[in-house]
Amino acid sequence: MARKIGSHSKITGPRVRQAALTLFARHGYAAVSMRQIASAVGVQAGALYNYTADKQALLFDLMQTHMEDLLAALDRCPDHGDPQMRLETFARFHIRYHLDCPDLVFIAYMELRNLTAANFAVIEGLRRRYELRLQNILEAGQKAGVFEMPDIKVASMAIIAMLTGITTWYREEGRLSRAQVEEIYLGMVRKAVNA
Amino acid sequence: MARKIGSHSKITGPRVRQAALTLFARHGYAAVSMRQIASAVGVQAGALYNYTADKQALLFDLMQTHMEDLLAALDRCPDHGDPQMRLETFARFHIRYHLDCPDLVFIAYMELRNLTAANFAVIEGLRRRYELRLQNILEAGQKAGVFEMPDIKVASMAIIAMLTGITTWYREEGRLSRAQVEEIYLGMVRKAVNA
DNA sequence: GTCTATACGATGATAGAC
DNA sequence: GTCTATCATCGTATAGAC
Repeated sequence: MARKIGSHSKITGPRVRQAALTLFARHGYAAVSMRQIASAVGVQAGALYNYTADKQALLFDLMQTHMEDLLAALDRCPDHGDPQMRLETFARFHIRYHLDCPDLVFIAYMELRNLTAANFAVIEGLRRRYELRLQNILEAGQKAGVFEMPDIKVASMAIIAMLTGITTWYREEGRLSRAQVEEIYLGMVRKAVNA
Repeated sequence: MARKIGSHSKITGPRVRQAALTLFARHGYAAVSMRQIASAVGVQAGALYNYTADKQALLFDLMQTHMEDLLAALDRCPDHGDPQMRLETFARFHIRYHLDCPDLVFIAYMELRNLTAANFAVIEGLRRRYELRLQNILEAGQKAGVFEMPDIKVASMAIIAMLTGITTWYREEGRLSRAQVEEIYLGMVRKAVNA
């Protein structure tokens, strides 16, 4: 079990982020100590500072990377032009992406208040951009006469809250499969905008 | 400014809980110290332990009282028998109650992981009872043929998530009044179950 | 790059004076 | 019922050996 000498930064760096992710999601940012993270990685607390400026940067990196990945993945989805198809694509994407990385989603939502003001502004901006993607779809559908809703912004927030809520109760071993859940929620999304 | 001699427990007790509520909601349970709470109340940290066994009990009391008040208030709503009316009553109640005490709602949702296992079980039980109230309404409506949905439990979770989500964006000084928001969401709830 | 050692303040909680 | 004083522990972060 002799420890290799030399550079481990390519390996240890990601492991630090992974350990922080898991621990932050489980216990919350403020409740997790650098010593705990170090212990999960198998190094001493001091060694962590080779990979992050401080604890705050660790949290911010996780959240920023997550939000940017989310936006990039959404933009990689095919755009069929038809608002109804675009809404379906958005809903399916949102559900799948959120079920795929529940820890990141959880942190991105729960730990906003533990960000510094400057970091918070960055994450909030990314979140706005994501919400705007859905609002654009709803607007296009309303103009085309295929959606009908009293308020686009409210509808977008309601849809996102509804879909994201899946992560609070869905269990992989549960009664329903992902595909089933996806269909049920897609139906509710369609009905919400009278599609 | 002479401090009154004698019992202040009737006054200080609630002030301790109020300070804890505000601070926990703003910064999170783990990030708030007993000294901060004491400072907000205007006493020394040691004095807090006349009103709570420890920090955990402070959190648990807030959450338990909130959930029990929520259930009791819901049960005080009139029951018109008709499932459509019952659903409307539930939705309006949920929106109003949650907008009335956003701090308690926020804590009850965000601080679940900071509860001990035993305390968590109690709160989780109360939450289940609340969700069951909505499920009962949906079931009655489905049996009466006035609601139609693929899955009652999923529909209940989706509706609750959607409604609770209002607290994340609603601002008293914002573009929409409470009444407007209530009507918009009520419409979406009805459509979600084909009422 | 990781270790040990350490700085130094903050933490939850208690004891005893008043 | 509140204070002051205190305990033991833990917090983040750094310095220097290897």
